[in-house]
Amino acid sequence: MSDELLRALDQAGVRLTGPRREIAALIAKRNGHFTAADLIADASKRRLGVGRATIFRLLDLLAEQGLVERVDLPDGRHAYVPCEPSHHHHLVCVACGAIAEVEDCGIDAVTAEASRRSGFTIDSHRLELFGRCPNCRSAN
Amino acid sequence: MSDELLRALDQAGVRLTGPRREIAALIAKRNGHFTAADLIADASKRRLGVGRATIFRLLDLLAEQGLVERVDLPDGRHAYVPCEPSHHHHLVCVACGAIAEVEDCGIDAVTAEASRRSGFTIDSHRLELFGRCPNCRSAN
DNA sequence: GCACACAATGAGACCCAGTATCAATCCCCC
DNA sequence: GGGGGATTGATACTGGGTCTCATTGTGTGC
Repeated sequence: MSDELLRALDQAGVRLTGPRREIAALIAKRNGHFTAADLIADASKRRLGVGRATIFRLLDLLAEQGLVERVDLPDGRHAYVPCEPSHHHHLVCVACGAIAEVEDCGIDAVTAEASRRSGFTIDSHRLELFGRCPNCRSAN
Repeated sequence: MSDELLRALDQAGVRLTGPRREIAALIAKRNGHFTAADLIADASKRRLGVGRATIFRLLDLLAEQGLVERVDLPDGRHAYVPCEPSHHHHLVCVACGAIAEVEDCGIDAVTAEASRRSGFTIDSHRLELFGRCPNCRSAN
């Protein structure tokens, strides 16, 4: 579960402290996206005694390593999703919060076209897709 | 300059009050993106006496009318860009902040492909492209 | 196995963007 | 010109996130 996260952190030369293990476990226990506030609530509910700052710090670390990514929900809030370090994009289920990853599926052509039309060079992009996952679709 | 914004607001049945005219002028005077904080600073620098709340309220109104759009910069900050009401995406110059709009250029194919692979239905998406505008590219 | 240098921690103060409240004011329609 | 409802600004508040700093814990070299 959380082993994967921990292993990746270890390999990146990050110290594996108690609080970090606990937070990693909380993250692993969630599926789909979560907010920093979710983790903070989880932690306090279980009286883990980890501070807010520690949670934000770990999230930063994980984001740096590409193990977690920040997505901006349609309502403007921020959430994090655990994910593979390779480049990809996220599908977010607006009903239940489930996340799917999609590898590049033709976006390069889009950026190339946009670049051609505008004269900009494009360094990076952000693509987020919002909809309903198969479960929520059939449940409705 | 700001006439366009004001005209559009007027047509939407929004009252054209003094503060709104002034804020519209501030927006028109900027080119490229700006943050709410920028406008607030502008307003206070010129001692316009418009309150923070009024600025946020007008931005909401403009966003509702599609005259302005919120983009999330790569560093996580929020900015607004004045734009046409039709659906489109933004190219943001990370050097000078200039903005270009690109109409749909193949993104539908991407969302369709992502939908096919994941089983999600896709309601909406967000695409932002970051790079350098022609000016900044040659200036470097 | 131990000690040590230094990274990491948690508590709390702090900051900033954005929102809510509410009495006073201003627009627009008649 | 008058009236009613929308708008305004001051201010308090909220919530996410950062900073500080004394204390604690970790991995490394021995």
